[in-house]
Formats: sequence, C-alpha cells, structure tokens
Amino acid sequence: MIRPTEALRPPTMADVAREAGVSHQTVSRVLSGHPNVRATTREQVTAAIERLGYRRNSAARALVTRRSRTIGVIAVDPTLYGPASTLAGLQEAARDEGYLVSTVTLRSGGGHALEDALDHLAAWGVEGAVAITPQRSSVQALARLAPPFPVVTVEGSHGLDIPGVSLDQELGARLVTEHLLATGHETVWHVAGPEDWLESAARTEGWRAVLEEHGIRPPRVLRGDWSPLSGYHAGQELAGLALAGRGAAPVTAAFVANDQMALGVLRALREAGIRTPRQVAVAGFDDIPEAGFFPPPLTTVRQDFTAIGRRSIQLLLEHIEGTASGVEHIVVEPQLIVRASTRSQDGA
Amino acid sequence: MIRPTEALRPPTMADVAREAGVSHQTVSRVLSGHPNVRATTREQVTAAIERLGYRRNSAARALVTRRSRTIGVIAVDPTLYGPASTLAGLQEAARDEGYLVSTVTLRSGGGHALEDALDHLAAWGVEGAVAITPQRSSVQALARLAPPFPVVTVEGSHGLDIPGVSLDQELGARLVTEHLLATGHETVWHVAGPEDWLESAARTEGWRAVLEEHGIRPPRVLRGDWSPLSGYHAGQELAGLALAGRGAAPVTAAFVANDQMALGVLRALREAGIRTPRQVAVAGFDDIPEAGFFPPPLTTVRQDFTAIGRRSIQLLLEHIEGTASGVEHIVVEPQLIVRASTRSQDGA
DNA sequence: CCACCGTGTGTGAGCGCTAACAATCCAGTG
DNA sequence: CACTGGATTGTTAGCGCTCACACACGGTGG
Repeated sequence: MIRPTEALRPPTMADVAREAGVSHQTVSRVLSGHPNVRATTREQVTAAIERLGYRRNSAARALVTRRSRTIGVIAVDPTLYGPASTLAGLQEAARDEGYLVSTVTLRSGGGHALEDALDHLAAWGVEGAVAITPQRSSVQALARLAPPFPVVTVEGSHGLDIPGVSLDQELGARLVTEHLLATGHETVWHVAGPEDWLESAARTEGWRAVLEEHGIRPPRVLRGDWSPLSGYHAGQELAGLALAGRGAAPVTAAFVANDQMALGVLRALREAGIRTPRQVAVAGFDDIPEAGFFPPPLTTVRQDFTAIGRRSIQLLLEHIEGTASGVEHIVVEPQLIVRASTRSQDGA
Repeated sequence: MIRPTEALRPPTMADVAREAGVSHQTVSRVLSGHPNVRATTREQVTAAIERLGYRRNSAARALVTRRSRTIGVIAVDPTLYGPASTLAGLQEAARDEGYLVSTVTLRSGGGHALEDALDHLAAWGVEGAVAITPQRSSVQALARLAPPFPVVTVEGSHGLDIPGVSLDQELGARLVTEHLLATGHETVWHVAGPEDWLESAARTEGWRAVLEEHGIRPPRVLRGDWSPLSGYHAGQELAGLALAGRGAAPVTAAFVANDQMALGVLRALREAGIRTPRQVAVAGFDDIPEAGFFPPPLTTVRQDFTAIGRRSIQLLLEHIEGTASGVEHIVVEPQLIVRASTRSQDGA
C-alpha cells in the first residue's frame, strides 16, 4: 500500500554523518561530488546513505544556495496538440538538465491571468519560466510585467524585447502557398486563426507575401478560432463562393491555418458536394497525428515541437546562468508534408 | 526587458520588520492571517511589505514547516487528448488549493522510468503525486514502489490497493454497445487498444459483457495501439471481413476503443467502398474535439476530464492531510454522444 | 489589592543544508 | 629536522522562516 513512511522524520545529513562516522560536511561533499574525499570515506558515506535511505532536503538546499532548481512553464491551452507537444519537449529537456518543471495553465489568455500565473510561480521561487503564450496580448503583458526571474517565450517573442524560440511560421505558410500555386492554382484562399494570435498573424503574412510576389491580389481572409467548428463555418463560406461561380477570385485552393480547422473545412466542402482536391485543394498547419487520415489525407506543415521545447529550455538556462548573449530569438524551421488533399489538381 | 532584478538580494522578513518597526514575528503573523494582531499594526506591516515588494521565501517556509505545497504529476503521454485534458483539470484544481504542480512526463511506460520519475519528484519534496498511468505495468510498478508520499492514480487503480479516480470505462463501453445493438445490429465488432492499458481492457470487458447478456457470442477482438494508423489497419481487416460475406458474424457495426483509431477505421472502410453508417456503423471513445467533424461525425463516449482532474486532486489532498478514509476509488460517469456514424441503420 | 486571564507583541531556537574557514595529516624539500 | 603545501576532514555561521515561549498590558473577580 502506498502511504507516507512512518511519522518518523526522514534521516538528515547529520544522521548519515553519525552512521558513517564522519562530519556532516563530508557527507555533503560526497553528495556534491567534491574531489577531495578519500575513496574509502566516500564508500562509507555512500553505504550509510544507502542504509538509511537518506535523501537531501531540497528546501534546505534551496534556502542556502538560493537556487530552487525549478523552472516554471505557463501554458495557455495545453489541450491543443501544439502546446501539449511543446510542453512534453520542455519537460524532458528540463529534467535532463536536473530541473523540475512546474506548470501553470492559464484559464483565459487575459493579461491578469498571466500576472497571477507569474505570481504563483514567483511565490514558489522558480528560477525562470517559459511562457507558451501565443497571443499578442499575453506577450505584451509579459513585456510589461518584468517578473523577478528570466522569462523565455515560445511562439511569442516577435518584435518584442523578450528572448524566445519560435517556429518560422511565415516560412511554413510560404511553403504551403508556393506549393499550392505550383500545383496550378490561380490563387489561394486563406482561413486564418484568431487575430490575437501571433502564429496566426505570421501564417497570414507568409501567405499574403507569396501571393503578392506572384502578382496575385490576395483574396479576402476568412477567420476561425482554431476549432473544427469554426473551420466548418469558414468551409461553408468557401463552398458558397466556389459554387457561386466566378464572382471574384476562383476558389480552387485554400490554406487553412491549422489542421483542426482544415478538418471542418473539408467537411463543409464535402457536404456542399465539392470534391477535395479535385475541385478545391486544402492544406493545413501543424501535422496533428490525425492529419494523415483525414478525408483526404491532409497536406500540412510539420512543426518539430520537441526541438522547440529543447531549445527554449536551453535558452532559458542560459539566461538563468547569466551566459546569455543579449535577447536572442531562436527560429526553428518547419517542414512541408504533402498529402492527397492537394495532389492532382484538376486543371494541371 | 525581462531580467532578474538586480543582484541585490530580495528583502527578507527582517527587512520588513525593520521598515514597519515591529518584530519579524509580527510580520509572520500578519502574513499568515493570525487574528491577534492589532489593526493598525497590520496596516503598517502591509504597507511595509508593499513598499519593499516583499515576498515570503518558500524554501525557508518549506524547510521549517516540512510542507512544500507542491504536488507532482506523472503523465505517460501528455500529447494524447485524454491525458492532456486530465492534466489541465489537475492543474487548475491544484492551483485553486494553493498548490504548485510539477509534472514529469514518462518517456516510455516502463517500470524503471516510473521509478525515476518518482525519484525525481521525491528529490524535490513533493507532498504527494497523481499518476496518470493507464498501463497495467505502470500501476503494478507503482504498487510495488511505495514512494515516501501518497500517490493517487488516474485510470489505474483497478483492483489494486491504490486510491484513484477513473472513468467508468466499462459503463461507457456498455452504453456504446447497447446503443449499437438497439439500432438493429446483429452483433458488434470491437477494435481494442493496447493490451497493457487498463482502459482498453475495461472497454473490451464492457463490450463483451453486453454481447453476452444478449446471448451473442462476441466476435474476435481486433487490436490497435490508439493511433489512427493502427485503426486504419484494423479497418482494413474489418472491411475485408465485411466484403467477404457471411463467414462468421456479419460486420455491420464496430465499437472502436478510441476516436483516433476510429478515424483510421472510417478511412479504411471508405477506401474499401463501404459506407458509414449505411453498411457499417462505427463508434469511438473519448469525444476528441475533432470527433464531430469526422466523415461521418462520430458517435462516441465523452469523458469529463476536468471532473476527473478535480476529483483526483481532492482525493490526493485528503491523503496528504491524512483525512482520507481508506483506499477510495472514485468513479466518474461517462456520457454517450450519438452522432451520424451510427444513425439510420440500413436494416432498421 | 492581587492573582488571574486574554490580547498583543518580542525573543530565542532551530529546520537541514552549504560555504567559508580552520585544523589536521602527510609527503616532499632545503 | 623544521618547513611548505596540498589533500582531507572538521567547525562554525548563517540562509529566512515558523514555532514555542516569554513578556507586557489592561481588565476581572475574590
């Protein structure tokens, strides 16, 4: 049965010292791998530790060293695939570095919630924090708050004076858009994410830039909230435009800002009797595990979330150790994954 | 710019005491809401705290109170929708109770990884932990390990001597199976999850029980690994059976153990030219956000992950406070969500 | 008028650890 | 053979906080 060990208080360093017949300082030295300890002494101490089941008290250590060896993570919606994957990458990286990761999830993205979260982390003495705050408002709040420890952002440092790691969203969007144009489409429609999200803005920007470079006037941007339902609504609108004939730009290709919305778009098109990719090609962003099994399998942009997590921990540690070189922005490259939803264009 | 405050060490309680012209103990009393402090004194102290930007040092507090006010969470694959949602629920609940949540993710589910994770948490002095370890092997390892703090499981306490919270998986499976039979199917096929997962076993059990209660001999169980791809393979097998004609039990309905695999099954059926639900009805489990937009929208079982998270924190705190009444198993009820993938059976 | 009590406040000890310094030992050196 | 210096170990002083206790004060009751 799993219970706390008897109310006996756990052994202290002094207990180990007594058991091993040395001073507590020697125990401390053994534990921290100090070189100047005779091998035999070291063994005695190790044996005593083993025998007593001793474990260093992290609170006492933190008190005297002023280092909690804990870092905080602030995540907005860890239910979404992206944040969840980043989180997982972060955890692993931090643990490898000997840090404990404490996570705080934000109910809403509001500036006040973020302040509370930072407070919560500060109260527990984290040495630094990673903020997975892809909303513009959150990042601005972060820049304003100036917490008592270094903060690194994930997907949020654009143009602000905060170090961070992000995927090259714009490049991802460019890859998709170029791909669609190369497949023979006259133009590419776009279903964007929420306006407040930096990722969303960057994706829209990449899409727009490519079209303009090709001398194409970008069609009106449709907008969703990342959810499949919002994609569905956008899809209905696209379907209407596609069927209405050539009012404006022809609807033969759409770049949807994430895979979940793309699923909704696909559904709406199908319901309207529009075939994908024959009549309208659709591409997404994220490469969620389901994407390869959508009807049809979705062309999308893969993000290396593990790398992002790892890099951000690395960057944060540099700031904690004070070895950071200014305000750095690390950019991770995305990868285009071409699947059936954009293949074999009708008129190509 | 976000940086640690100057190398000046942060103010201590003694600083506040001096500033307010009282003793450090009075400051402590104010901070912990002790009643016997004169109102004017309290105000002076509060003002001094404000002025200095003072903050209690949690390490010092933890050292003397022997309470870290931190709880650990061990999660297996926080990328999956279920664990991620549970995690989110946990976080919120814990924070409301004034606890910090430290998460450790398990690379693999192996017993050794779990031991490492517990060690990691123990090293930081968590007061208790929630283990989201839906695999049988993990739970068994947990039962064997007996860590120095209370542990509560989520989806893992079945039959073992560990308190825990779980969804009534069996009931969920029963609801689905009953629903499919009620729609007129002669029998229901089943695509199970990995054998090692308790959730998978319970779902299979519920399905089997219902069939047997109806005097139906359960068909052979197909098995996947929760991924869409494995569902796709299972779907191909089902499609083969469906088209081969009536060798054994007719394939007109399938209960797939999670939504992601169900997506794969749907795809395989579609590719084989089998219509859903007209020829084969399909139901899933989890109600991931995408489920309502599958082709066709998926009948599934919804789990209230937030409730599960909340209840498990509650249970854990009871064990930490010592007010727990034995080894309790809390069961949360699932909800059947009927959508198009099982509606309008051909022969009904 | 003094023992008694409750309220408000201060004092001292110590939580378990690390860092700085002091002490000891022993080999090598002039 | 005292003398130096590195290796090894011990001693002491806190880190910042809470707990237990002591103390001061005014009001009661006998």
